[in-house]
Amino acid sequence: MELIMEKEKIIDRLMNGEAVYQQGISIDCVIFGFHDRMLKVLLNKFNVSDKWMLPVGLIMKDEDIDAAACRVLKKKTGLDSIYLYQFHAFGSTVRPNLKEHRDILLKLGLRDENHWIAQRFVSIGYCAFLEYSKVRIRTDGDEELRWFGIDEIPPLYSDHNGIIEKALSVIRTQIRIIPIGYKLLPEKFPLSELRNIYEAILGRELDRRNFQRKILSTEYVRKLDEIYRKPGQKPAVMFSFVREKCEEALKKIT
Amino acid sequence: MELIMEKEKIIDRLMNGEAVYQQGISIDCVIFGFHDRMLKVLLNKFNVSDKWMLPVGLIMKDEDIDAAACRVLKKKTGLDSIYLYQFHAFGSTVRPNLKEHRDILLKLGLRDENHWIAQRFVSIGYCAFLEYSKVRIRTDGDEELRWFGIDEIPPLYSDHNGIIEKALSVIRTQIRIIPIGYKLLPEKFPLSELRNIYEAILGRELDRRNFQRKILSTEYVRKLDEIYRKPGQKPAVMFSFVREKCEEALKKIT
DNA sequence: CCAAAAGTGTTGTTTCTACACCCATGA
DNA sequence: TCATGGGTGTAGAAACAACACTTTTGG
Repeated sequence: MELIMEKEKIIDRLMNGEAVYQQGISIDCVIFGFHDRMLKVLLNKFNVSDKWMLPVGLIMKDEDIDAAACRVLKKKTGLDSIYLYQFHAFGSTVRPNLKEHRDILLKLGLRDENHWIAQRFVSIGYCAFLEYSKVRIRTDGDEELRWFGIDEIPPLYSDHNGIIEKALSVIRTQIRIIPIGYKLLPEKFPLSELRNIYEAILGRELDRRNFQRKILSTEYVRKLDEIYRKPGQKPAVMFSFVREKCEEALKKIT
Repeated sequence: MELIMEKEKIIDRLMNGEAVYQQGISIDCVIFGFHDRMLKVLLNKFNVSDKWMLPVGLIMKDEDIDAAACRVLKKKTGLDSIYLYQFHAFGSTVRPNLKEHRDILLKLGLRDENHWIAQRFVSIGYCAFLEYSKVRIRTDGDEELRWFGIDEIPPLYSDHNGIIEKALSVIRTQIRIIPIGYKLLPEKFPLSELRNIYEAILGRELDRRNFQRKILSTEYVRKLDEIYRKPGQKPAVMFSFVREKCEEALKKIT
């Protein structure tokens, strides 16, 4: 929950965090990207842990939780996203996997089991959609960030696997309402890419023609004049999202 | 957020709560009932406040948040409900309306602005559906509980009006997926009652015949042999929910 | 010439919506 | 007898699913 900070600052913040951060609550971000025909999730690993985890963050005492989620996102990816969506709060008492958690703290030299950071946390799950190519992966010494295909996610810290599952399940139920894919793709894209995203989220193939008809019947996507070329394939026309319509739709669900 | 307890215990719990309760988080319950053709919400008022509010509760340090929501529900209504659904977390920093909040604490004699209970809270919104007639309204001296029609809700404490709006909006998007009305109606009911619930939630009238066709095409409701009689009307057949199907559906969304 | 993926249209099925007439009851 | 609401069925519109053949390209 709390291993968000660069290690040089970790100890310091842990010691002073009680005054700065809302206690007992964290933000867990499920950050989606799309690359190479695969829907991917950005995961985080600290050297002090042997497990990957979702990028997480704390909430400052005077900070809105949505703003905190934005801040975490920005910190991890360098990007802002208006497509940041709170999907569930997790608060099982077994969830923080306290032993696992405390082991990490021990490695950091924190032996106080009553330390605020060693207590149970409630976490609030956000999902975000980002353009893969714009994310600059940062790999300084003590922390690693890496994209994982949603079918290739290893066992994660605490209940983070379940949190990703829940995010996907919420997105699946919303896929008919909101412009999924907006913010996940570059400005211009061939429709097959968008279809691939839908297929990845729904976990099944979609009919090319029916998909196109349906997407164009919404006002979220429009056809461009440009042509997309890929070796060994017939050139395809490009499409782009209609920003105003998409953002309007996103506002409604926030 | 915190005025959940009977007054005789309030001060005591406020003083000792730091050890018992998860700090900075509360549960807000939007409890729906149906009576007299109206969808209603159960609201709470403490004598120390002049505003109505949602029933709220705190989370104990070793308690799951879902369990905490159950506990609040049970305490306020005497009922358990499996139809208790977490719909959103609220964490704007302006939301607790700190001044309003502190005024109440002042009336209780708490002048310490740094007291844990006087800080910003994040609250987790749950909605519950209960059978109106089974709820025993409790009105001991210091607290009042009353049903309000969803069109007759007064300005509430903090952002509680917005929380109710959000609950309704989430339910509206789910109304096609889950068996709304289950747990809101008695064992046996004429279909018009269920239709009234849908109409109240959606805010528009529904065609009687189309509604019946659609409901019966799900497996959530079945026709009974019994007859419902109401003065001045043609007798109607009764229906009942198919418990297994409903609970199965509810599990999926939890 | 082959593999890969794009372009294009139709048809049957299902689902949704709108709508009208008669009936049983208690006042 | 009247007002209230229940019982019942159909027809047109819209949305959805299934489906095949041809084209362009690079290797």
